[in-house]
Parts: sequence; structure tokens; C-alpha cells
Amino acid sequence: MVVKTKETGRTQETCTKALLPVRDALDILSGKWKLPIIIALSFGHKRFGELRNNVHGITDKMLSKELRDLEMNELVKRTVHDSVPVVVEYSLTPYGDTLEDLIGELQNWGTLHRKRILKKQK
Amino acid sequence: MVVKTKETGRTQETCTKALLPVRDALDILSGKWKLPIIIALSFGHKRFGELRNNVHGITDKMLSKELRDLEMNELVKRTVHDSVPVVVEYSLTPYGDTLEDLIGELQNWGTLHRKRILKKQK
DNA sequence: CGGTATCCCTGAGGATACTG
DNA sequence: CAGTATCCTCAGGGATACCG
Repeated sequence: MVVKTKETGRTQETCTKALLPVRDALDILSGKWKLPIIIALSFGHKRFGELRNNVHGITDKMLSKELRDLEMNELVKRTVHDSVPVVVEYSLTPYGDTLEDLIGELQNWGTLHRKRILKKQK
Repeated sequence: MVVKTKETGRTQETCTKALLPVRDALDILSGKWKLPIIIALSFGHKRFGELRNNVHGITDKMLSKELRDLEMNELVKRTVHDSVPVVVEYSLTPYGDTLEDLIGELQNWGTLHRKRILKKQK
């Protein structure tokens, strides 16, 4: 016999369904560096060294690897200008731009949360 | 001598500043399970077993640990009803509720992204 | 300048069993 | 029902050095 809780099966099902897309999103956005890199690029196209400077603490290896991942998922575009010395620029693709609203909310909440923890530490 | 790029120092600085709150937010939201758990709870208060059912794939240990973390960060409230057998309910705190907009955008983008990858696999 | 190549290690997370 | 206790794996990530 199935045990029924106060919650309807309908609601449970809705919740389960809602979590599927979230899982998909987190699969390609999660990790320590992906969102910071994307946000840095949301300020405009940048070169490897600029990104390294903006995203504090990241190593060359991680930056290189994360950029490759993001490129594979078509969120970031890599452009090589064959000048001497070589110049490589990274930018968001149109698909990467669709993250704009999500990024905005992340920044909003992050700002709210940062105020909260800074206040607590006093 | 400092090499100047097209980008102004001003923009670089703005970018760096913007990343600080994001780092703070990610510090307590990142990981495989935190956001899925929070989203499950955004549908209403739930018991341990309900959460285990909703958040597919999570183990008892991880669920227990993540709930403790979220409680410590005041995003989730744990309520013990001293009935027999014991009933424990988890819900979002008012502070947890402030994640609503962020969660909405995560769901929006996740849905968009899910459509995209499902289409590709055909 | 824009990366690779190695080596290394911690800790996030999983499997299974057990408990008040 | 709502968790703990153990044990274990592995991959995310760091440090350092090197390269075209």
C-alpha cells in the first residue's frame, strides 16, 4: 500500500519535473570557475591574460580547461588573430548571452548575501 | 612598462568587483545537491524521505550533510515534531526565500538548455 | 603571449550497513 | 522515520615547470 503524505502526488511530480532542467543547467555551469569566467566575459571579449587577471586565483591550467569546456558547450567563442605575437580572444556566443538574466540574479543575490556575511563578521 | 589593452582599467576594476559577490554566493550554493534541495523546498516544506524521493540520486548521507550546511547558512529551517514516530520537516527560511528570483532564472535557463541538448541528440 | 605537461593531493561524493 | 558510521573512489583542482 502506498503511503500518502499531506502533499499531493501532483505536487511531487511537478517538483521532480522542475528539477530535471536544473540538473542539466548545473551539469555545465557548476564548478568553481565556470560562472566567474562567463561573468568576466559578459563585460566584453577578453584575452587569456586578461581573464587570468580578472578571475582571481585561477591557474593557467584551469582557465585553459574551463574555456575549452565552455567552448564545447557553445557558450564561449575562441578567436585567434594570426598576428605576431599571436593574440587570442574569448567572447560569449549568442547562446552564452542567454545566460544574462541568470547572471544578473546571481549577482543580485550574491551582493545581498555578501552584505549579510560582512555585517555578521563585525 | 604596463601594457595597455583596448580595455580600460576602469572596466577591469568593475569586473573584478562584480566577481566578489558571485564568489560569495557560489561558496554556499555550489556543489551537486544544494540548489536541487533548495528548489525542492521552494515547492513547500518537506520531510526527509520526501526530499530523498524528489532529489533523485542523492544518498541519505549527502542529503543529511547538505541540509546541515544549508541550515548553518540560515537558508533552511529544520523542525522536529516530537510525535511517535518522530517527524522532521524542512522548509526554506525567509532568507532562503530570497533565492526565489535566482531559482526562477536557473529554471528558465535550464529549460531552454534542456530543449537545446535534447534536440541535438536526435 | 597563450598555453601544455606532469605530478600530486584533498575532499566531495558514493556504497553499504547499522541505529534510536 | 530520519538519520550515523565506515570505508572507499575518483575527479576537481593546485603547483611547478616547460614550450612554440
